[in-house]
Amino acid sequence: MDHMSSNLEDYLEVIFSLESLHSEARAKDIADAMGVQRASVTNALQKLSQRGLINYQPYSSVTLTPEGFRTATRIVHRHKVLFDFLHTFLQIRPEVAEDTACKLEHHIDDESLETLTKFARFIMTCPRTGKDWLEAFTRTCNDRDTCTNCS
Amino acid sequence: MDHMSSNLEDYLEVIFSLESLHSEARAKDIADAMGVQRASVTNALQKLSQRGLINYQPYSSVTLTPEGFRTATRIVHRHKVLFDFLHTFLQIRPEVAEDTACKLEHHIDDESLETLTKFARFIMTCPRTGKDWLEAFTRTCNDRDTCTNCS
DNA sequence: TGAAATTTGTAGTCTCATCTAACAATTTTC
DNA sequence: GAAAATTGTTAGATGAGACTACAAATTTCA
Repeated sequence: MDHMSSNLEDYLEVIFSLESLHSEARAKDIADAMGVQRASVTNALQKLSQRGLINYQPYSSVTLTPEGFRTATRIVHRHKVLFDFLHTFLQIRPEVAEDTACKLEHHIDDESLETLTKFARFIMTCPRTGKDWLEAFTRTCNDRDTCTNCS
Repeated sequence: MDHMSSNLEDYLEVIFSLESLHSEARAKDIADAMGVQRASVTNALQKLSQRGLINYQPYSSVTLTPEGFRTATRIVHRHKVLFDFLHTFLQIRPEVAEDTACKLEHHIDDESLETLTKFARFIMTCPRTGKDWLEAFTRTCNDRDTCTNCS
């Protein structure tokens, strides 16, 4: 009963985001953001409420509990790390990176996520990798598949 | 009706693997490999058969159709790229990397996967990144969080 | 050969997440 | 402040995917 489905994680993330933007999350907006019917939202809100992650009174807007806030923050963090890696490092178009981060965030383990962060920091920080390594990588991607940066 | 669920992808992958090992996949072995009941396997086999991905006669063992083989190969490739990145680059323990690759493989987009391959090749090939960058990265991960490799 | 053991398939049920349709409550508008 | 529009809820259906329990087919081997 303690495991969060990918689906509920998505709902929580959307609520977090709406609450940040408008300081409240209305069911209609959640439905729009998720691209589902309002009835599905009601269903999800009941489940999140049962788990003590949101404050939910029918006919009033939703807010996160402290516990819900912690959980949401964790998910958003995973999303951000993945998005940054895909977009900034791999230079995937932002819409695609956004979309993929949104899916991967539910499945990557903590150890890999943590290491991904360290990896990014290492590559960006250590002079040994060359300070314009990113540019070099881009050239490699675009021009040909073999490295010609060091000629 | 043309979209493959993560679940069916997993079944196909297991069949591919069993067929490679024993030149046939029996329902029992699929169930064991997937950690599910046989009834679930029967169900999945019927669906895969409907899609023309496997040759399936009740009470005889399963083989991949050419189409099924192509699909399975694609999934296995995704798995391998992700596993290699997690294990060889990020140095995640093999069991964890295996497990995570198995989940991510269903959700990463083609562009990101392709770029991940190029990225790995680039980093490993280009001297500019330093030929023992991996060792340096390991040190950074283990010792401290800031780069001290270039002192 | 034929009974026991093993393997496979079927039926029925459960949970999750979605949908539509009908209804109820709340806001907006005039 | 009542009619209209918006928003939220309930009820019932569907489709995956899993389970248990039972039935059928196939193998094994005495």
